[in-house]
Amino acid sequence: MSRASSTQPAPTPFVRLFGRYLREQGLPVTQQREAVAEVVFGTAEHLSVDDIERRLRESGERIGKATIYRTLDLLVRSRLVAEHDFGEGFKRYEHRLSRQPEHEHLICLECGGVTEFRSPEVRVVEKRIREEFGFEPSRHKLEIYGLCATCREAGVTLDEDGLTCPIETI
Amino acid sequence: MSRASSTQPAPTPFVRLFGRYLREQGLPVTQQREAVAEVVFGTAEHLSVDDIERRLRESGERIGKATIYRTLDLLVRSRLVAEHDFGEGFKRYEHRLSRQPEHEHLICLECGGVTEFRSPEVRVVEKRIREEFGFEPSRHKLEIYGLCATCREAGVTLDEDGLTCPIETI
DNA sequence: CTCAGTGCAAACCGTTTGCAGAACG
DNA sequence: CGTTCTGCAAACGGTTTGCACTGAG
Repeated sequence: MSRASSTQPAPTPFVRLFGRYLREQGLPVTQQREAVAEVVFGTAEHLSVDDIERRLRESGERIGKATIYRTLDLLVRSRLVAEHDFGEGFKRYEHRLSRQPEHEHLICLECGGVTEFRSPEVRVVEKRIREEFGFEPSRHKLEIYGLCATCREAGVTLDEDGLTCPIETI
Repeated sequence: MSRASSTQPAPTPFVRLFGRYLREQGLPVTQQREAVAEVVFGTAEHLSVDDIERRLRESGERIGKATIYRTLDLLVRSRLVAEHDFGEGFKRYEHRLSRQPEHEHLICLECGGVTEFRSPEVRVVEKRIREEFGFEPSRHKLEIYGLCATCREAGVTLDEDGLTCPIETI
């Protein structure tokens, strides 16, 4: 199947960056890899593999799950895409070419929605960790779980279930 | 097998707290549940299910994995134990009755070692998140991945592999 | 006796892998 | 044309579940 008859005429800029990475590594730039990249770079959402498969199918592409996983592996390795595990039992993928290069995540325990926010404080913490523990930070993860404004306004509350008496109210 | 002939004569204080939780919930306090709790409360380490199974076997207890999983579920629900996923492909469990009630984790990418540290900054971040996004924080996760002092001194370095040119140069 | 817990093994499910055939360079 | 990729299906591995059996009250 030739490029000319494809539904995607030309790779978008971000996809072209991925193509460059592949060439740098001596790897073939295939139609499937571009299609997967196109989907991931085409949204600001945090997509699961099923999400990606669905969107590919919707745009007429029929690409196997194995290929999607293998392409995501390359995208993560290229550092153009970040892999997240929000404890849902599967991973989510987010491209890193947004306006917020480094950000943290708020995850709503009710609706599963993910919001991004910046936290310059982490820098300070990393600096302290380096000095205090001799630990050399490479990457980090700051996730805050709770109730988003929408769910809270809808009257949702989180029911606790632990020991009735506070263990250590610290 | 009666309690009297067991290697663990009487439940330790932490295990007794778990017993109290079970009673509160109207659930039986069984020998297996106490044995699993004993292992988890008996260390400051972050244990995997295999670790727990191994330690139980070493002390003569033969408890099925299913029971361990089911007991850990209860321990987590009681809020006496915290569940962690450091991206190793399995979960780890840590009891929350140490001297550091709330702490974050440093994870060494080389040796897998986990160090705990406190970060009061998170409180500040949560406060800001509440005000700015209307998001009600419930729990959080701050993990810093990198190289621990030991591995760094042993000459280990982390090799990067991304695009050769900095990404932000879009 | 009754009811929940336990242990085994099978099921689950997201992810990985092996391999024959198709594409890339 | 050789090498790598793709797609399918089977394998994998941590976790969960179904079910007959055991044990506590």
